[in-house]
Amino acid sequence: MSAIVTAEGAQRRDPERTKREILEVATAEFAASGFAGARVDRIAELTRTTKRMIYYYFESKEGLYLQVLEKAYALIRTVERELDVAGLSPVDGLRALAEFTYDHHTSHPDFIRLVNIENIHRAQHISQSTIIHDLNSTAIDTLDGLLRRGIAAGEFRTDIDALDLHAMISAYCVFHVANRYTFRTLFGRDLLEPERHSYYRRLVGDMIVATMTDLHRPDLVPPQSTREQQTSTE
Amino acid sequence: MSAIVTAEGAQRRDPERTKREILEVATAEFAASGFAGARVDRIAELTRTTKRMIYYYFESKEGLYLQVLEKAYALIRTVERELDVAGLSPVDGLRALAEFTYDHHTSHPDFIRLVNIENIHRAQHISQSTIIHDLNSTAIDTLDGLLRRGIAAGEFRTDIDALDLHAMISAYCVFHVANRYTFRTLFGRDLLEPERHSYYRRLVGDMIVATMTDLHRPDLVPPQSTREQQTSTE
DNA sequence: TTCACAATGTACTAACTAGTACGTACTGAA
DNA sequence: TTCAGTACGTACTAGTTAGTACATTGTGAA
Repeated sequence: MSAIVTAEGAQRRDPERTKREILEVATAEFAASGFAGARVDRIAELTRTTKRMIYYYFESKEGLYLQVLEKAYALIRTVERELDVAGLSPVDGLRALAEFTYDHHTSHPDFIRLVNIENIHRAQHISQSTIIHDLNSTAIDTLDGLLRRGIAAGEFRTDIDALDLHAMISAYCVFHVANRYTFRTLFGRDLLEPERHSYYRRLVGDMIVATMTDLHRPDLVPPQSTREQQTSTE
Repeated sequence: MSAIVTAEGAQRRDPERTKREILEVATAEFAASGFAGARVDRIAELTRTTKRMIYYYFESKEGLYLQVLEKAYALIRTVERELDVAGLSPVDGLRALAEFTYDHHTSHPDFIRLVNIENIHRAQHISQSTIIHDLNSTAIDTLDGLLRRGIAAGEFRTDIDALDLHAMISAYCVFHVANRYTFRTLFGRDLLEPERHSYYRRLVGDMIVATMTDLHRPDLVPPQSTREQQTSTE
């Protein structure tokens, strides 16, 4: 065992903590300023250690950014597993999943910002990542299960699949976090105002359930893509 | 009148064209790389003129970026006025507006990217702009009119206002453009694939109409915000 | 035709910023 | 107690980048 803490309580050496601290500070910095706007010196300043260590552990600014993204995605996937809809009806489960996603996204704005930043860069960094691709989404599997049950019960539309449904839910939740600032500036309404939180959360549930249970119109023709790539679990 | 074209067809002087060309190139550059990632030298290179003229007409990189934003928003507001729903029923008008917005957003990806970039910067630039705030949205007025007619006819829910409805529509449309890259990387589906366009367009219409005409559940309590700012037309 | 001024080009600079050379000290194993 | 290797700090650099000093030319009005 290493003697990390001295008599005065000051740390000597602790590589794990150093790495973790750099990642935490870097997450905030990249989320706040984007990749090009982020400053390696600023990250170093907010750490107990120096810039030298960033390059020692992460090779480059880009390497650091990639690990920030990977850690952020891994965290999200972990949280997704917390939701259990097995005991709920398809309609209630769908609502629970949508509202859970809303709570989750609104309480992790830095993650949403990082995803936005990565989209500005056309996902060039995460497409290089080996681990993010393997990190398959629990949310899709959960949605898929709910969808099958709801369709079997004759309660759901049959022409929307789990991926497009996921896009609908994400769209609503991401927008509230990501476009908060321009929306407020243009329209004078803060989409993340605490007083509105429960209202917006129920609204996304209403929206998704109303859409999926609306059986009165002719089905859409679900597109059959030739180029679509299958994910690794299928 | 100025003699702009010489015998060989080469331009001599044309301040308006110079300004316009800088703005066009700058729009693409900022949309592609963000504010910090954009390079003034690169913008100058793609222009017939030199970097000197950028500073001559726009003062600074920030000044240029602000005018890019202002011009982009002005263009959007112009396009919004093209839609006329006066002759349509509330339900049909609402669907038309949602699907129009989808077409519009998917055909102006640079604008969506600029808005995203501005949100990364917490809208700090457009909040300084004097003209963007005055540029009130036609979309909101159109939505408000449809909402009143639909509510009067007993066809619409009464607990969702024009601004929140606009947020729902925008969310869906913006997400497809803005999050295209990470979505494709993570799930293998391209949200802007041409074969899927008509499907996704009708889906946003279905979603909005289904949500607004779903009268079977108890109303939400519309939040009464004390801090909300009124826009200038009210 | 003249002239004041707007428009433009060239060449430069100060400051910043990612990244590194080099040296030291801590640590655990033998 | 020694020692090899990991962890760390200081001080530096090469290249980039926003911004400018200065000179020049085109242009429309008088």
